[in-house]
Amino acid sequence: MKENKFVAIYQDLADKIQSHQYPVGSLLPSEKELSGTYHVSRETIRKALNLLSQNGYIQKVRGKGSIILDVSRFDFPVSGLVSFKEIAEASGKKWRTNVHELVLTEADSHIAKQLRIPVGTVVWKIIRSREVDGERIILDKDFIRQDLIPNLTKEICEHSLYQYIEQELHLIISYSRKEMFVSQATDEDKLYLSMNDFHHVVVVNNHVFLEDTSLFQYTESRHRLDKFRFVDFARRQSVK
Amino acid sequence: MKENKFVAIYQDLADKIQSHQYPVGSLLPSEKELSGTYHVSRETIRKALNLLSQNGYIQKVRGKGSIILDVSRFDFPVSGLVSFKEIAEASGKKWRTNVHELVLTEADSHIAKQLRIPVGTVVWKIIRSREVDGERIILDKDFIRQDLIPNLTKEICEHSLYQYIEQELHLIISYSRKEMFVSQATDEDKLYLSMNDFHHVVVVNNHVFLEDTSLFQYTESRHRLDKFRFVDFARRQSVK
DNA sequence: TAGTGGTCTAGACCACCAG
DNA sequence: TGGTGGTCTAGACCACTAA
Repeated sequence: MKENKFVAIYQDLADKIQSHQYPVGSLLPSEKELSGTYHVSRETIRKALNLLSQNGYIQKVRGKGSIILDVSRFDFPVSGLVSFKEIAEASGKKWRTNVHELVLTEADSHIAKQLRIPVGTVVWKIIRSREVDGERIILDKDFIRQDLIPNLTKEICEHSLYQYIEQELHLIISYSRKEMFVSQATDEDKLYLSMNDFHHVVVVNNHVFLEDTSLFQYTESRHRLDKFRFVDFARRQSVK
Repeated sequence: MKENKFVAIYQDLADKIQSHQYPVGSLLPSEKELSGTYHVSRETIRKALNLLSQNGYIQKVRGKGSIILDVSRFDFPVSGLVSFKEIAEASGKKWRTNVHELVLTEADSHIAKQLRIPVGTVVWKIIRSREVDGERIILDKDFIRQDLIPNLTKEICEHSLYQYIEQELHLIISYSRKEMFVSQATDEDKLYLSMNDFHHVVVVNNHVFLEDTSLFQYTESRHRLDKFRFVDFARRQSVK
């Protein structure tokens, strides 16, 4: 019972929408009515509804009500800040991570710039390939600040880095910035990936920040062209 | 003075952060202090701060305060629901839209499914190429419900479709869902794009919804590999 | 006109962080 | 311990929608 009221209400309503207790296209009960049902103030209901709206469950229309959206259309929210493990398990496919390299190394000028640390600082360098249904389709090169994450093992990198950081170290991963583009495949790509006949890879560069805004991880993720897929759900900013 | 208080405060604070009146890494005044300065309640300040947080200006830390982030790092927010015109003008490059086709046509099964309308319904079909610095790098195939957008001209498609829809028709574009992947280049791509030696394109399929949740536009956007770039700023979901 | 969501208020209690 | 942000309340007024 430690959970926030508005989160609990959000989850309750989200479940009801997903199980079609509220049909697609119909209206949610009004905020006033919901505040009665859940015995909370209207502002608390509004927080729950904002979560539903942000996550694509409802569309709020002034003067009318909250329309139930077809959430089944938005199958896999690959977008956002989600670990490979979380995506892979949600997809239901067989997956596996191979750790090719896990070393402490001195940051060169490129890595130092990306992690915003002095050149020569000791950082973790991890090279992993991601296997889905028996094919190596992603090559991840991670650089992690050793002062923030002192100890790493092959097991942690194979299993789930984020789970270790959040559940063992109790650090809070807060936000990230991804940049995507297409690049020529390198010899390294051909070494670690099942490249077949492809000459390009999709590169996803990712900066990941902790709650105190420190930049702790920089990842260069190289995806085989034919297996790359990214989904983005966006609301139009009226502001600014 | 019609503007909401919290939006006005958001913009004021965002300006001050961008002009470094609040240095990167320092703390914003406390919510209590700000509510005094702006003569509003604390909840109103909190709405403004939430906007700042969502847009990457600050990071809120409980018990501590709101840390100013380095917003200049997030140069081009190409992510989200933004029209080509808005992106192109923000980049400062010379751009141009060529309208190759603008016709009313009956939806085939593919388009009918994408727009969730019956097969045979009359829809707008628009084929446009986007030129940046003299090269045709994007091919846009738009399908638009004619019952929602009755009149379209070549000029509107060349200039800005979204501006017409929002400012002339007073419809509110609300949210979209993008899906990205890489595909073989077609003959059509080679006809309309300056393809040079590339054999693949990045495809961005986009469903765009109005405020009343009607799906009014489906776009297949085909980007030349070497010119594709996408930036995504994401906060980690603690919820769910 | 009645009902809806959008904004705003003044106050309360809590968990967390730093000195 | 004092200050911070996170949650929650009960009420108010407004703009918008639909009948």
